Amino acid sequence: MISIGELARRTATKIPTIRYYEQAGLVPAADRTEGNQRRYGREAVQRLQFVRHCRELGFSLDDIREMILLDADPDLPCSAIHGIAESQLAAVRARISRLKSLERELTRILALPHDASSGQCAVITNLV
Amino acid sequence: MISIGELARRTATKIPTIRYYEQAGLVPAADRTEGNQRRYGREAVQRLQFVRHCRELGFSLDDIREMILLDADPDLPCSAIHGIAESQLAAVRARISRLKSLERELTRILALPHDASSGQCAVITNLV
DNA sequence: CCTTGAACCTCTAGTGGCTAGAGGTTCTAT
DNA sequence: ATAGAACCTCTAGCCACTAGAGGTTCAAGG
Repeated sequence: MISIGELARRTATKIPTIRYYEQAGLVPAADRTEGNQRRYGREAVQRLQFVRHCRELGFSLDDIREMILLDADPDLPCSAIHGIAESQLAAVRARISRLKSLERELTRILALPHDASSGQCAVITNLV
Repeated sequence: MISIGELARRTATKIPTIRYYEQAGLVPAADRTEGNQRRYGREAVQRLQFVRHCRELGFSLDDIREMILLDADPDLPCSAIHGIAESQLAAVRARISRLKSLERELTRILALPHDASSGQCAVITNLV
C-alpha cells in the first residue's frame, strides 16, 4: 500500500491530478487510513498508468471512461474499443494535416522579404 | 455601419465570441446606437478577420494582442513580430512531430490481431 | 403610427483538464 | 514528544469560448 505521493512519483502524475481523476471516476476511490489519507495497491498503479498513457495519446477523459467500462464487461465487444481507437486515429490525422497547412503558411510568411520602405511588417500585412 | 450579427456573418465568427474579444481587448469597443446596440465600420471587419486568421494559425490571444500593439507602433521592430511568428512555427512543428508518433502508435495497436482466445481486447492490453 | 418578431443587450455559469493556494490534519523519524 | 514533511478538503483560476435566462431595441409591414 503506497501513499498518493508515491503513486504520483511512480506514474509521473501530479497529486491534484490523481485526486481529480478519482473525483471524475477514472480511477476507483482509494482505500483510506484511519487518518483519512489515501492508500493505493498494485492495481491502482496500473490503472493510472493506463489513463495517463491514453491521455498522452490524446484520448479524452470521456473516451477513457468508456474504454474502462467496455473493458470491464468481458462479454462485450472489443469492436467498440476498436472504434474509439479508430476515431481517435482519424482525429490525430486530421490534426496533423491541419497543422501542416499552418506550417506551410507560417513558413511562407516568414520567408517574405522585409519591406523597409513601407515601414509595414510583412508578417502583419500577410496575416490580414 | 453594420450590426454585430452582420459582422458575425461576414467573419464567420459567433456573436458571443465577438463580444468576448471586445471585452478581452482584441477588438476596440464598438460604437453604439441610441438603444445601446453595437455598430461596426469597415475597419472592424478587417481587425476581426486578422484576429480570426491568427487564431486559425494557432496564435494565442496574448500573442495576437502583442502583435496588434507592436503593429500600432510604427517605429517598432518588425523583428519582434517575426519572433512571435517564429516561435509559433516552432510550436506547430513540435505538435506535428508529437502527433506523428501518436499516429504511429495508434496504427500499430490497431493492426494487432484480435486474440479471441484470451477474450481480452488487444487495444486495451496494449495501452496499459 | 403601431405592432410584431427578429435581433440585440447584459449577466451568469458551464465546458475540459487540470493547477494553485488557503487553512488545517496526519504521518513518520528522531 | 515533537518537528516538519506529507497529506486532507475546498475554492478559485486558467484558456477560449459557448449557452442560456431574462429583458430591450430595431426594422418592416399593415
